[in-house]
Amino acid sequence: MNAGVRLLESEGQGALTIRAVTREAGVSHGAPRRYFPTLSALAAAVARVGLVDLGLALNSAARQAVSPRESLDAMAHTYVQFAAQRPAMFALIFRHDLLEGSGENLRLASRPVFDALIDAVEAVAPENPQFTALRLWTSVHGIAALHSTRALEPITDVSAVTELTRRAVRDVIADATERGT
Amino acid sequence: MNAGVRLLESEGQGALTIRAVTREAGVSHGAPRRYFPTLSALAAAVARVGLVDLGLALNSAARQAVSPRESLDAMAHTYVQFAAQRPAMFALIFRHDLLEGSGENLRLASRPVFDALIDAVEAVAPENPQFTALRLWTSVHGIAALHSTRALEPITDVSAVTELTRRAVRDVIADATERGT
DNA sequence: CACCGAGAGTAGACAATGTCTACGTGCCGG
DNA sequence: CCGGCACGTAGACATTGTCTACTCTCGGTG
Repeated sequence: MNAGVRLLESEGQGALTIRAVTREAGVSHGAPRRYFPTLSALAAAVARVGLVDLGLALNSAARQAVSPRESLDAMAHTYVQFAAQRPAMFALIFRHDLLEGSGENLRLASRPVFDALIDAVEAVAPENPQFTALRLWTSVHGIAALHSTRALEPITDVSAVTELTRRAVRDVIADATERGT
Repeated sequence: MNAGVRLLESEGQGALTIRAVTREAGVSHGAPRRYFPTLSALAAAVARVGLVDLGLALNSAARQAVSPRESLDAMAHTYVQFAAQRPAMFALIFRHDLLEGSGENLRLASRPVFDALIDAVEAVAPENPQFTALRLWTSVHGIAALHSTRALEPITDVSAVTELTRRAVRDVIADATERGT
């Protein structure tokens, strides 16, 4: 398991193979079979670890902020930073087939993270916090996803990504509060 | 090539293998080697086709709109719809390793699409259109990416995605114009 | 007209991988 | 003591990406 995370982060998404993981862990290639019957299951388990990491990072960032409003900013920047620093893990978490296959587990693991976001949003914009949280998540996720694949590189630089994130949060919150009032 | 696109769309991302494509095309497994020396190269070529398709769809949507403002809305909805209807292709286009490997070609192919967006934005919010276009793209991309992987399903339904898209465009444009004035 | 050379496809080989199956092996409860 | 059982091992097999040697087939040149 830890071997899987290590491999994914050091060698990239394509290096996450059963046999490489078992080699790294020093066991035979059939060992994980009882726990993870298939490669998808193993990948989903690694993705779960990443999801927990992301949740912890978001929580930690939110707690260090002095106001709910700053919590949202901190969470957004942490999300983008996570995607930029661990692109393989970020991509794995949102991989299409994993969400379909053993999606239940991944969805359940992501639920508390999203709930924490809803709570933080509610403290700032009480009107329909779930929808506002969705708007925040999708906006920031777009920045994170495109930045993590370096798709933005030929167009802009890193500092603009920070500004992009800040503005995204500001706008969604601004719109939500002024409509709520 | 066409065989590659067919396979990707019908069987999913994992089915895009050299040998499956050559079987589909009725040639031997070594045939594509001269044009696409590696699997990544073949995948990048398929992704290029998808990128062209996306560009055409966006252009067509923009042209059918009666005003620049409606063009932006139409492009956004088309983008989200493309991701939802062809999730494997959408994911392939933005795949991490492809952008790194033969990224030059993919980046060059995506450039005119983004330039068209900048033009459309400029007609609505002349102030710093590139930054506004970036904000639009990232916001809508987040919705498209999460929706295409069905990550939003347990939280919301399809109609909310449309509303999400509409609001995202409205807000970015509203903010850009009121700041520009 | 004969030839030959380059572009294009074929076929076999090889290592690596996912998955299946049969087989050890040590440990704990009765 | 010993029998089952959780856990790991090892071999096999089909499939895949990639490499290499080889055919084939025209179009231009002597």
